[in-house]
Amino acid sequence: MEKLINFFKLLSDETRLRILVLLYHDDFCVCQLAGIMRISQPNVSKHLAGLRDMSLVRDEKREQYTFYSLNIEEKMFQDIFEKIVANLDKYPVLKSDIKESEDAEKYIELANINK
Amino acid sequence: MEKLINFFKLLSDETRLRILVLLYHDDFCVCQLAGIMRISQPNVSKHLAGLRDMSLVRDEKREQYTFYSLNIEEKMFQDIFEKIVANLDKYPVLKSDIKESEDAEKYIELANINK
DNA sequence: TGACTAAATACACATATGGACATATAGGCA
DNA sequence: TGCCTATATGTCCATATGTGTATTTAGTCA
Repeated sequence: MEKLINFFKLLSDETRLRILVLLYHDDFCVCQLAGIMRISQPNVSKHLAGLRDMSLVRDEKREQYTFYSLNIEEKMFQDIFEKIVANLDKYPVLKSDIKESEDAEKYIELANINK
Repeated sequence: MEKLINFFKLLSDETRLRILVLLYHDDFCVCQLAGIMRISQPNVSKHLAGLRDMSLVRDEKREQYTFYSLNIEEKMFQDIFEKIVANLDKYPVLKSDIKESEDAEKYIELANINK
């Protein structure tokens, strides 16, 4: 029961919802998420920690970046999340995040420098 | 977006989740819910107000009691709630509430007196 | 009218939450 | 070794949240 409650707690914050929807479309590292959403790196980091604790995302180190990907373990949570992404059109914020994420490379500092 | 967030906020409290699941099985008045769940009447009342504000329940006066019933207007919210009740077996608290509610008559004060 | 009951509201308080800012940690590279 | 960079963590603060107790409101009935 506590797990279910915590799951909904995680969904009931706009920042976390935005992160989850972004990760549904692609993997991103912390600095990319911060850049896309225009919020501070510690803020992203903290929310990711919460999501990781509940096994909704997983992290993987690639080169010097920690990439996060969606990895919802519980079947029921998957099903519920599906319902959300099936209705993306209703939520302009989420849609514009996705749009912004198409050019996510630019939020990787090194990529920037190399240009 | 705010509505979606608020919906999850409502679901992310054990008391409200219990109320919703009870109302999924039957209509109850405030004092019945308080009796079944063994929590205070004002507490129930406040949570019901929140659920009513988000159009998840509706109230109807019958005799001297205000009966609440589940009435989820938004399709997407219905779908998500369905996923929860489809998994009731996982949550003993919810199941025992339902069990307790089978004898809900006794929590109506007048019914008590008449016996 | 006055008494009683169901439900809503008000107030107080302890706790949780999100975010800003500063700092720590850890890995790569000179 | 020491510097950089990416990420995590800690502290602080303002605000939100849940609950208990007391009180108010509204309807019913004598």
